[in-house]
Amino acid sequence: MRKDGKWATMDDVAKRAGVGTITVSRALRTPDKVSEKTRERIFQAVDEIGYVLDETAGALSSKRSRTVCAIISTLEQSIFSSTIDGLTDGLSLSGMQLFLGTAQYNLETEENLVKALLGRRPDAVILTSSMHTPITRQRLTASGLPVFELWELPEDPIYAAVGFSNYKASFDITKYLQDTQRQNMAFIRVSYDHEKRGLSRMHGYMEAIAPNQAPRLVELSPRSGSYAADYGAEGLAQILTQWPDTGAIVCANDSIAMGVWCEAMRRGISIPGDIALTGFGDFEPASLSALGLTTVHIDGYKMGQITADLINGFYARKTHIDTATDIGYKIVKRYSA
Amino acid sequence: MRKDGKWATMDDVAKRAGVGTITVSRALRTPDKVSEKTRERIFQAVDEIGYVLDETAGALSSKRSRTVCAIISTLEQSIFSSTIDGLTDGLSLSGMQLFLGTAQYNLETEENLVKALLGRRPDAVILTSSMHTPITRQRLTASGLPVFELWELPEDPIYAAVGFSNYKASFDITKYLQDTQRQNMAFIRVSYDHEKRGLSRMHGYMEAIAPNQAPRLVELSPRSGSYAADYGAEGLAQILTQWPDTGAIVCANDSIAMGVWCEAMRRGISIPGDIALTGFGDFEPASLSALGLTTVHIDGYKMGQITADLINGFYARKTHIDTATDIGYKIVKRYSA
DNA sequence: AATTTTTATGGTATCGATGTCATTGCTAAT
DNA sequence: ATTAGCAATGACATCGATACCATAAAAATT
Repeated sequence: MRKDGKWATMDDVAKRAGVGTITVSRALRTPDKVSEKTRERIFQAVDEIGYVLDETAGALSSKRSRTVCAIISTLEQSIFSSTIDGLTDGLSLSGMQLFLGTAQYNLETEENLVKALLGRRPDAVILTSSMHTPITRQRLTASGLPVFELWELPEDPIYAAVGFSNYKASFDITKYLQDTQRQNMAFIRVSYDHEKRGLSRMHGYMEAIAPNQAPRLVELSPRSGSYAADYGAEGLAQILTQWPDTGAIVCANDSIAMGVWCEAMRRGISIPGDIALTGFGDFEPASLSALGLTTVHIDGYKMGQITADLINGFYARKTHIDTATDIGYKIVKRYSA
Repeated sequence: MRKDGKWATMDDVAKRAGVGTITVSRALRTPDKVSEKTRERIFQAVDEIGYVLDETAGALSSKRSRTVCAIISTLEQSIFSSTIDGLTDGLSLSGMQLFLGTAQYNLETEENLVKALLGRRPDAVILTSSMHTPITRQRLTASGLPVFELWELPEDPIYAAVGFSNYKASFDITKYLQDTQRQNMAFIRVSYDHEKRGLSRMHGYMEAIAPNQAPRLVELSPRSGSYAADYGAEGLAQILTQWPDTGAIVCANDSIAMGVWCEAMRRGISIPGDIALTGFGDFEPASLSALGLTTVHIDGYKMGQITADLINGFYARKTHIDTATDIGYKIVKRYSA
């Protein structure tokens, strides 16, 4: 800022350093295109004035906003937290910033949000869901922007996906349970309408259980005001009454598993003694010091970083981007199974 | 977008609707300043073309970016998730969007981030910490922007604060423990250098315990790679060896409490039978279905919403903003104490 | 009927940085 | 020695919307 209450401009810096405006721009954006002497003079002027480059103006003239929009379902359940952390860290490497919007697992909200955020003329768009309204898809496709769908690998990505196979991961952990000679496995999930991940995980479980055994599915409808753990507790209760001889429970996510775990404690059921338990996601409370939950570990931070790298690469080298990047997963064996 | 791969402009819409460019701007920004007939004609043209207003250009000419920058310590521990959710929801009411940056509890990162985000010419800045380098403070003050510090009520806010007294909340919950006739209370926290909240909570505990009793403080240094629960487990271990007759443990946050809770389970210590336990924050796993942790509930979502309202009000009516907004807290009594 | 006020609209300059093209001076190649 | 090539710098138009001022028409006031 300068004295009169307005932001300083590049012209102010240029005058003080005795150079042209454009040279200041170069010194800040592409320092090696300016001789060392001028560069230092400019930097000094910048510091003295306390100049901060105006990216809103830069965006307009360069048609690059150095901005990425991320639309995530919700931050609440902390699933996407580390992904966002990875994204912001990765993007900051190239001076890009993240616009954040939350769609609350609502397709209409997402539709409006996409429109609003497209107005920011982002250089890329990130979505943590693969289900969208036709209009949303159309708008995103028409924008010509690189669009990244995260946390799964949809068959028909809008542009590209960075994720992993929820199906295979769930299949694998169910198979692992089977290898520990567990009988009669059940599965719990909360059936959000617009969320494919839980469904994929359920299919993985169904494919993995012995073909001669009928799947034991508990699909709970989301209720507002309920925490994830509530569903776990409720799920266990249902399983216990419907199928008392259940020997293992596969949960669609860690929060549900935690609910099961705690409810089991209260009922005096031993985990893994009486019932083996697995989760999905490896959130913090699943750690050894806490629950010791056997689960599927997803490196959310890395997923964010990789996406950021792809975006950086896209603009730096205009390289082709794979439609699908599989970041894999890891079965983490702890105490619960 | 129009055919040649470029974004449509307001002029395109104006031509199609047979009006001046400025009228299109008015129809979109201040619809009631345009007659209903023209407005509808314009909206139709907008839909036909698929026009999306360019906010980067709007920001430059109006000097209002309709953007808010939030710098949070980290998303990882999910403490701030609901606050961010509340913020984005509240801001979307007035078409504002949120820029997100994560400072990883590092003051230098914060300093750079503030500079980078100031380049976006936000209309407000939000910080989830009250400790900053002198340069950060100076930059923010010089910017003349409304700056909001969240989750505490610092004595010398840069501009305004929206939060609650960590001290009083911790004092209250310790007093509550005392009322349940618990003897020999200990306190656990992780001592991050740049985090005042934990310290305030510790002071609250110290003030609340019986004056004739020496405080039993466990202050753990943060180690990279450790989860919050690890500190809880470690804290309990330390307390058990140092002060075996401890009857209650006050934790600086829920994650630590969870670590204590689980470690106690493993050691066969009954909670609350042998030791009463309290947390701070009321994160999801503290709920009744899960841990049933007695803790301090903070309405993070509301905190975000209120901040958004303050920002909206600031620009709508240029009203004065209180330097401190206390959103309070609530002691939630559950099973653990 | 004459006037003031209000409503609806448009023309033009402007916001602040950057793309494009031009210029200068110097080094390297022939 | 001459030309080509490159490095360093600058002038000017431009990006797309909005602020500001102006104007015409309609409504309200006297």
